[in-house]
Amino acid sequence: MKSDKNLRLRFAPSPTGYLHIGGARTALFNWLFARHYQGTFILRIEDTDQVRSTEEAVKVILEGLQWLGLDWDEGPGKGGDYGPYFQMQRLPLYQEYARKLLEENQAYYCYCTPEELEASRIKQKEEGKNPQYDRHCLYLTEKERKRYEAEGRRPVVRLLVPSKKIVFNDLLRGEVSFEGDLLGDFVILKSDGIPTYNYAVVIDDALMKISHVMRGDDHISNTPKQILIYEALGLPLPEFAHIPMIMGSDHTRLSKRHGATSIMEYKKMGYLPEAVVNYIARLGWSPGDEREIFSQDELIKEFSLENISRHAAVFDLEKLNWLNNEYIKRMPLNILTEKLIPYLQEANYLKKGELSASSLNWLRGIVRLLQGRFRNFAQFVEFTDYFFLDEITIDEQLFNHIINQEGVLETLQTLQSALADIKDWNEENIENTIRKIAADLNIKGSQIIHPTRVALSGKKVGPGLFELITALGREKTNQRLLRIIDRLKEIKNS
RNA sequence: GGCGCAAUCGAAUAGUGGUUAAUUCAGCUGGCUCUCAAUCAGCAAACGGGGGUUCAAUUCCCCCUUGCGCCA
Repeated sequence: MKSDKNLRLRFAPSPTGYLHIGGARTALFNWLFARHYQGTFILRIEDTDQVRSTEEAVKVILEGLQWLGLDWDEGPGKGGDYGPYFQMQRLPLYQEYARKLLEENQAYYCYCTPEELEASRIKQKEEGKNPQYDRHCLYLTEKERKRYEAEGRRPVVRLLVPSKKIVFNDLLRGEVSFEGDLLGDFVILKSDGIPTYNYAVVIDDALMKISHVMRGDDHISNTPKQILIYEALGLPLPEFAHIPMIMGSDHTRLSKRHGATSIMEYKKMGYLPEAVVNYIARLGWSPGDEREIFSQDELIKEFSLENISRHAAVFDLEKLNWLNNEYIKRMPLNILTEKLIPYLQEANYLKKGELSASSLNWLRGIVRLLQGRFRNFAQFVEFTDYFFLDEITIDEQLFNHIINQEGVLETLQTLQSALADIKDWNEENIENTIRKIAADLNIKGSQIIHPTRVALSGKKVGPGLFELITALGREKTNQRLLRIIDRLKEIKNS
């Protein structure tokens, strides 16, 4: 693995909501690239949207990154030599560089009101032109400026955009070019002294010595503006790499309509962070061969820009499910059990606090029966409720279809008394007992197994019945059988 | 509307100037089995369209289309 310790990558989210799948993937790619070359991974919070930014969102984003295992070398909670790492704490910096641009006449104050701007825009449209700022304020006299100030107008700062072609090299796409003429003199500093996105990002990336700007390809169109700012400031350009976005199944931008989009929702549903990382890494990137499963170390080792695809990818929950199941299957039983406990506690199936050795042992037995049969922890909780609940409910349809059938009452009665006679409650004895009943009654094993499974678990699918009964225990088995037998008797007599 | 980016099975990706265009997920069929899952064996499934360049294009170039994005 090559090493370049001067490489500095960053992830710069806006704390206006949770960490979503797309952001997480951008963070992951930056992180992988930094780690691959033993560079530095920086986290910067772009909180200049004062209306939408919240403390809570910052917290949630940090949590999301931590959960995924994406640690940062500089940033919130870490410090670093290039801070502060919150944009709102960097306001003087943006203002200082804006002053410099103003002095050099590379930028100018603009006093136009939104109404005036809109009027100009409409006029240009009518003339069949592409509307852009008309430079009304570029050549303001001192007198005019004073008059605007006296009116109480607070100016914005606009960059004086040169008329030229802007070309940059994208590491993934090659040469990309834009006409500077089309940009217009865009605003870099708003009237309240807050920088615009394109301006702040350049100041920060430059001052933080970011070597590679890797971000979603929705930023390609912002890049020429940023390049103009770098050039006006005389700052060196970073490398750019625009990675493809992640779309929903209908090829539109990922949103709530597509299901869970927040990383933390995946935690809540009981996906393993290593599976999520593996999945999103593989979304838009491939190792060049046919491997699908990668540990974080392998990802770091294998990751390279050349193998990132250029077209948008569609998020596919089914494949994540498969991967998560693969990770679950490979996980040692005791670790899997440990991880499941909080989910069972959350559902009130287990008491909070330490488990006794015997109940931990019992729980492990249950996990062993289900390992590989569920795709996320929420599903485990759902699939195993009958082990934890005192009373189960059986769906009406299931009851009628599987239990309320000819001969089942007699079968279950026989089973109930035979099981009650078992001395050693173990799988072998239980299986022998049930097989014998089937033989005695001259029915197929399935004819006794299916109704019994529903009677005991309320479900028609699950682990093998003999194992299920063993784990469920003598008492609950007996109670549930008696209850069903009563119910069937009532139906018979009515 | 202007500008930009993209285009291989339903999804994610391999791949090549001449190939039976591959793998994984999902789907389907069958084996195993008390169900489900797992697993095994099989099946189906793609180079968006049109022009070039070339002996030969899915691959290189151009246009169109479509999708997505940024700005308005």
